[in-house]
This record gives sequence, structure tokens and C-alpha cells, in this order.
Amino acid sequence: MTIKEVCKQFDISADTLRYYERVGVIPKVKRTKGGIRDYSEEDISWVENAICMRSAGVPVEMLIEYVKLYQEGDNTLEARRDLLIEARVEVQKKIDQYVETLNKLNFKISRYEEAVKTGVLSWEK
Amino acid sequence: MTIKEVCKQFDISADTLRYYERVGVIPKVKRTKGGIRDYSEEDISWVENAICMRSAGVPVEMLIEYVKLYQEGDNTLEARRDLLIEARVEVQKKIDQYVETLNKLNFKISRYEEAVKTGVLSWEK
DNA sequence: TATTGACTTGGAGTGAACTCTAAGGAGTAT
DNA sequence: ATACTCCTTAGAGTTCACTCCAAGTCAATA
Repeated sequence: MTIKEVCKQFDISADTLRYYERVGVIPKVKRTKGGIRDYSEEDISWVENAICMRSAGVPVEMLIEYVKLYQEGDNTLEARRDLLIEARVEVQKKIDQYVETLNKLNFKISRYEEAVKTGVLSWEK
Repeated sequence: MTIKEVCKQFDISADTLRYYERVGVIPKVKRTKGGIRDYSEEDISWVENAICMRSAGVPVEMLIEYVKLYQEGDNTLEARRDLLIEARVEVQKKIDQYVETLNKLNFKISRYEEAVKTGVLSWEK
């Protein structure tokens, strides 16, 4: 699979894909004789995973660390698990925070809907 | 209330508070004769609100726009409501995305817990 | 053979949101 | 009065995660 096809499949730029590979967010992708990237199924799932993790704010640094551990082999299982648990804690925190903000927004919006109807904004702010 | 007290109350830096005021994320704060910021209750609630919105990724630009509309008065009620609704859409999207990632992480972690116990990682990745 | 177009690299540039620095002023303690 | 601490400003610098650019390579087509 060419870089272009991967771009289309995940709606991500070629620059970002090359950047991810360069810094180690995904492992090195095999090339054709001409030096052109040819993404395997495994590469694709690394890309998919990276995009998913990044979309939840998991830092690039953490993904790099995970790939590094993965490539070191089976004696890094615990370390990888711990890294994932660490990521999960952060994602959960974010969700809690976002939900709190969502509730606040809902409250404010309902006051504004009222205000737009009645012309009076109850308890300003 | 001094800037230092506000910093402590919200665990935010004085630089950030001054930055928020400078760019308009919160309205201008009154000063003492000596030119030192003296936060009122209303200022405090603007700060609290800004921190909450920022923690859910609501862009600084949007907060600036909200404050601007607020200061323009009662004929911006609809515009402010629309802005809040726009923010809510984004926050909801993020929550959905984060929850998806959380599920993925839970799945991966459970495989790793298994692997650490049995020494076998089922279907690698 | 010449051109076209998509790919390659290393490295520089960008945008958002802070974060820090330098220079200076006000208020309090000795 | 002097020192000390905390505050002020304008503006420069930093970090993160891309994003863009210039120069060059390769494969396919006219």
C-alpha cells in the first residue's frame, strides 16, 4: 500500500505519516527497490493505532516509547502494560474533565435559551 | 484578591492569568492605586470559567470572542448562545473520541495482563 | 529521449498556548 | 534610607506536533 492510499484511508497527511515514522511513533516501513514506502497490513494497524491514541491526546513521546519497548521483545511486556495503564489514567482524567465542562456548557446554554425567549438572562455571567 | 491568591486557588501561573487578561480571555481586572491587580468575585468567576473551558480544549480564540460579545451587551445573547453551542459540539466530539480510545486501551491492557500472567501475548500488536 | 508526476530526504517554518526575561516601580521591614 | 519582595510591562523564547520547502530520484508516458 502506498503512502497516498494510507493518507486517503485515514484522512491524514503524508507529511504526518513520514513524521510519525521518522520519530518512531510507528516502526520503519519497508520500501520498494526505488525507495518508496510500501505499507504492510501490520504497518497499517500501527498507523491506525497511532492516530487513535493521538486523537485522545496521548503524547507522541509515549507512543515512541511503546514502539521502542515493543521492538525490544517479550521481556518488555510489563513495561508496555504499565505504559498503557499510564495512558489510560490520563485519558480517563481528560474524559472526566471534558464531561464536567460539557455539563457547565449545557447549563449555560439552557440559561441562554431561556434568556433569548424571555429577554431576561437569569443571574448573569 | 491578589494575583498570587488566584494562582493558588486555581493552581495556575501568574503568567497565564496575565496572558488571559492581556488577550481578552477574561475582562480587564481592576487595579489598586499602585497598579496592582485586585480580582473581584466576578473576575474570579471569569477565571474559573476560562480554566474550565480551556481544560476541555475550547480554544482561546473562542473565549475571547465570548468575552467580546458579553461586553457588547444584551443584543448579543443569541450570538453568545450560538458560540456556546458550537463549543459544546466540539467538546462532545472529543468525549466520543476519547471514550473510543479508552475502550481500545482497556482491551489492549487486558491482553497484556493476560500475557504477563501466562507469558503468551494473544494475537500480537 | 524528454518530460511529467509522485515520491524521497533533511531541515526549516508554523500556530497555539503559554512561559520566561529584563527593566522598573510600589509597599513593607530594618 | 536601604534592602527586600512582589508586583508591573513589553516583548522574546519555548514546547508540541505537525507542516512546508528545496533539491533530488525514479518510473511511466509522449
